[in-house]
Amino acid sequence: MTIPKILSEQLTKALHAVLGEALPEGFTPTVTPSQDLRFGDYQSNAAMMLAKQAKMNPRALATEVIEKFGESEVATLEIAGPGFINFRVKPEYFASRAHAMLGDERLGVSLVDEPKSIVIDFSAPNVAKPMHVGHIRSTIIGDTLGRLARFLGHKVITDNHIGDWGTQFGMILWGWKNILDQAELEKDPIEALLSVYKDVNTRCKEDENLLPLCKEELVKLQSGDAENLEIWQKCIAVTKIGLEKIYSQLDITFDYWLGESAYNDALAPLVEDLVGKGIARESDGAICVFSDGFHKPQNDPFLVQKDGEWCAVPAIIRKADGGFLYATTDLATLDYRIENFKADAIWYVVGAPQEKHFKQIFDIERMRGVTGDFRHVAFGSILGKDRRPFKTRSGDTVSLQDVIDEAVTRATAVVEAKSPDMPADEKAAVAQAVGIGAIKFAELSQNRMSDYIFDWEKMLALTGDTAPYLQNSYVRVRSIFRKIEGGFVAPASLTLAENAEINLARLLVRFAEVVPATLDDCRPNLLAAYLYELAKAFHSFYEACPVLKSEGATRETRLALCELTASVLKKGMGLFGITMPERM
RNA sequence: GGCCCCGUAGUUCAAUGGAUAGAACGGCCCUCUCCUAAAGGGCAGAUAUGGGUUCGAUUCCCGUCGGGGCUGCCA
Repeated sequence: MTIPKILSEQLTKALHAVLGEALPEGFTPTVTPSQDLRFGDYQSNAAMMLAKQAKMNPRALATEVIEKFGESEVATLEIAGPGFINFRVKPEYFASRAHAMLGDERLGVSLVDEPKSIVIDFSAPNVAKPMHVGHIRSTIIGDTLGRLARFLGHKVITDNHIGDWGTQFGMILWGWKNILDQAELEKDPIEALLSVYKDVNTRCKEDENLLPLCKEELVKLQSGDAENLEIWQKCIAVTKIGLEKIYSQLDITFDYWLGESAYNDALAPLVEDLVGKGIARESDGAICVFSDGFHKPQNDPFLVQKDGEWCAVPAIIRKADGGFLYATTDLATLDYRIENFKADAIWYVVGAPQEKHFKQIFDIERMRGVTGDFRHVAFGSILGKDRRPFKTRSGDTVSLQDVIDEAVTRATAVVEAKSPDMPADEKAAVAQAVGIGAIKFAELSQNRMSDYIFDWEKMLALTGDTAPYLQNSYVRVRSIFRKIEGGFVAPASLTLAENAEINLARLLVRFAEVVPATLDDCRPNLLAAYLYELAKAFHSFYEACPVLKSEGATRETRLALCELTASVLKKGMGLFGITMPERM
């Protein structure tokens, strides 16, 4: 049990002793880490919340509560300000909690009480288009959520729902047959496909006769034309090879790659079913789902106000020409995941602009009586310095591969400068860990809902609040352990004396609180901020408290703190998919 | 027009309704005969605006100004 939980339970008893029946049923006082150490380690505002209805002065109530709370092995209590109850955790208690983490692979983090089957839908690039910088967020956040959920004991299914059946294939098929350079295709398939796609795209804008020809190719594909199917499969194959290369550099894997095409046969029956149940109906030739009036108009994803009137904005599930859409595929995918993966939860790591789409999808599931923990884990946009969607000077999007290459190149230069004597293969591995780590950590330390401005210098920075800063604390620990004989041996107990030691122990113990909180809100930046704080505390400790030169119990304690810091940093960064090198 | 998100230091970002709003980069000072200076210590610097709710508001509510997104047959 985490420290805030223990304190909250003890506090509840004290509150009950003071207030008796006046304590509201089910009231659980919140105990949160104090922002400022002058106010202790944890604090509660329960007295201030309860004072009014108990008709008591908050400070008087807090005083009585503290009296009833009595002696605790965990912390000493004091009243402060308008009625805060501050908890100052006893160093011996931090020491015993930290000591308990020493042999514990989970480092104090409990498994969840009720494990769920969670499908995480993320990354999802389109076929025949290389991933660009915009895919960073979904890919990295989604991967992290999967790792977090698994660590906490959930069954996780990661699914890359690639765009392998979209209308872009009309253009690609026409381009393949008419303008594709075969030599180019063999040299760099993805580049070749992309340039074909871009070429046809511009031609379509110039020549209005072209688009119908592309659509014809698409219809042929969708009705099972052998030649087009073969081209389509080749496109998917080469795209996958290119994608796998990036995923492997990022150390990201998927349990499934069920693209849009996998649900092709389910679409027509799904639409029929929805029509049969009266949820969908024909409108202007299309099949649509309209509002069923369940929500207030302001909250209804199927309504929008125009000129003072609430107008219908249906989800179209079949076009007038008989074609199916995004919403149709998503509904079919959801069905499949519930049926085949027994999913209790489906989390979509997709940009914020699609919020309405998911509200509609989830609402249609409600109409069908399908329930589950369906979440749109939304994130903000990546913008350029002009606050417009991020593009290069020539107007192209920046490819993810270029960002990765640049990151590794920069890291290589620093490794070369800092550790010229390191073997070449280790240099390469360190540069990879540092460069990729920098990208991931830059992404994950951001609040996911905020738009952010893409900046090479910031994303690839190697000093400050960055992955290499954390990697460096780990490296410093490892260097210490290389210098002692026989490696680390856990002592019988820890004795915390210096402020730097106590502070480090305080943070180490908090790992158990931070990891579950990070998954609860799907907010990796909480864990990132914690890990940075921990690394910072370690660097301060490292400067203030010599380890190898100390002796006896002091040395044992300091070595244990080093060991725990390394373990927590490695585990925590591992949850981000970031590698910790032994040297750098 | 309506709905959603956003506006915090020179810049880029933090902050479950809590106390003196945290960092990083940049700027200015220190610290390597000491376990990796990819580090540590210090200085200067910010909640767009007007109301409201509250013991307490960057956070919640209403208005104004400014930016972005969405708003029936793309994904």
